[in-house]
Amino acid sequence: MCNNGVVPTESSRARSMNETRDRILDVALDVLGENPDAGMGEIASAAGVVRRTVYGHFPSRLDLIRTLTERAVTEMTAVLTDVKASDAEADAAWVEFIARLWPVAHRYRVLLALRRGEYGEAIHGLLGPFDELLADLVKRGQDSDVFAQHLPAAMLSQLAYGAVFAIADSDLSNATLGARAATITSLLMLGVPETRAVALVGDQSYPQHLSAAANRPAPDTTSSPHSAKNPARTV
Amino acid sequence: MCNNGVVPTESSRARSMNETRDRILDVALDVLGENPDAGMGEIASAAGVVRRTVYGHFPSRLDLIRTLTERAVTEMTAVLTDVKASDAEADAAWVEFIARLWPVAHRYRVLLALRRGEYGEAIHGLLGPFDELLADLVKRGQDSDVFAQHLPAAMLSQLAYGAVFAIADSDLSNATLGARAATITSLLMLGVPETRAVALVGDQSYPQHLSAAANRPAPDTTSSPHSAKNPARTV
DNA sequence: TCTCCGTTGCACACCAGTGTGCAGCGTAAT
DNA sequence: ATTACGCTGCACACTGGTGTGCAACGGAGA
Repeated sequence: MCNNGVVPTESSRARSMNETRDRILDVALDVLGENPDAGMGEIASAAGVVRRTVYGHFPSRLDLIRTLTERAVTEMTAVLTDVKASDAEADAAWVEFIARLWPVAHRYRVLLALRRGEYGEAIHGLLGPFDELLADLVKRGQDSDVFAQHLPAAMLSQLAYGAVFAIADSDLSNATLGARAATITSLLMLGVPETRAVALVGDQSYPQHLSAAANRPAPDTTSSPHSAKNPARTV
Repeated sequence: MCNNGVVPTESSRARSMNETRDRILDVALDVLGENPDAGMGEIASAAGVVRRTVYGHFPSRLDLIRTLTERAVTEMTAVLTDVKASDAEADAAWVEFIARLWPVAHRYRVLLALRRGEYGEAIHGLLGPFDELLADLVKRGQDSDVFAQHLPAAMLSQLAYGAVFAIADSDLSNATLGARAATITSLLMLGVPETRAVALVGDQSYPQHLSAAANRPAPDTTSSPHSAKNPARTV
C-alpha cells in the first residue's frame, strides 16, 4: 500500500472501478429520464455492464436512485446558494439561476418524474432542502414586490421551476433559445411583467446576440425526436 | 323483452350492472389519481367489488384506463369547444374554460399522470385532439396579441393547463381561491399582464353569472384526502 | 318455483422485475 | 507466476401484478 490518504492517488484498479460506478450513475440519469420505470437491466446494458455488476456497486435499486438524487441535489443546491448569495434582486437572481442550471437541466428533469412513482417519498425527502431554498428565493421576491403573490412561495416556486424542466424536456431543450423561453416563461408565471422579463434575459445572461430570436423559430408541429415514450409530455 | 330501443328503459339487472361499471370507472379515476400505478386489486376493493368482477367489465387494465380517458376527454372537449364557440377574446375564453373545468379538475388530473407510465402512448393519443383544440385557442390569442409568443402555442398551452392541474392537485384545490390562483397563474404564463389577469378573474367568471354555477356539483370537499403518496407534488 | 346471470372466492398460469450465490475469466498489482 | 479482485454469465428464489377458469352463491325476472 502506497496510499495512506483516503481520496488521492487511487490504484488503477480502484480508479477503473469508480469509472464504472460513475458511468452507471450517469447513464441511469439518462435512462430514467426517458423512462422512470426502467429496470436495473436496462440501466446496466445502457452502461455497458451486466445487471449483476450494477448490484455490485449499488445494493438495491433504491440505493442507486438515492445516490443519483443526492448527487443532483448537491449540484443544484450549490448553484442556487451561490446565486442567492449575490445581492441582486430576486428576479435577476432567478434568471441567473436558470441560466446556470440550464446546461444540465435535461439531466435533472428525471427528479421531477422520480418524485412520483415507487420511491417518490424518498426522493421527495431529498429534494426537500432544495425546495425550501428555492421557495425562500421566491419569497424574497414576493416581499420586495418583484414577484406576484397570487400563490404561496412554496407552490409558486415549484410551478416555476417545474415549467423550466418541462421546457428543457421538450424539443427546444438543446437550442439556446430554449433557455430563453424557459426563463421568460418562468418569470412570467412568477409575476414579472413581460417587458421586465425580456429585459432581464436580454442583458443578464444571454446578451444581445440572440435577443431577436424569440418569435417562433420553428412552429414544430410535427417533430419530437425526443422522449422515446411520450412525445411532448410537457408538465 | 319490452325494450326495442338501445339505451332507454334498461332492466333492473342491466341498470345495476351499469351502476357497478360506472362506479368502477369513477373510483378508478380517484384511485389512479392518488397513485397512477395502482393495481386492479386496489381499484376493485375501492369500488367495493372483487378484482374478478372488474375483469368482468373491462377485459384488461388498459381497456379500463382507455375507457376512463375517453370519458374524461369527451367531457373536457365539450367544455372547450363550447367556450371556443363564443366570440370572446382568447384570454376571456381561457378564463371561462378554467372556471368551468375547475370543479372537475381534480378528477382529470390523473390524465397528466397517466400520460407517462405504462400506457402513456395510448393515453397521449386519446388526448391528442383535445391538445390540438387547446393549442388552437392559445394560437388565436397569440395571433391577436393577447398572449405572448415566447413559446409555440402547442407547448405554451400544455404548460398553462398543466399548471392549472398542478394547482388543482394542491392543498388549495377545494378553496375557491384555488380556482382564482390557478386562473391567474395560467394567464400570467400565457403572457397576460397581471392587471389584466386580475381584472379578468374579477368580473369575467366568478362574480355574477357563474358564481353559483362554478361550484355546483357537490363541492366534494371530503373525498380523497388527496395526495396519499407525495405531498405537494406540484408539476 | 325455477332460471338467468352478475357476483364472488379461489384456483391457476404467466410474466417481469428484484436481489443473491457462485464458479470462472481477465487483468493489474505484487 | 501468483494473487487479488472487478466483471461476467448463469443459476436460483421471491415478490407482485395480470389475466383466466370454474364452481358456487343469491337476487331479480320468467
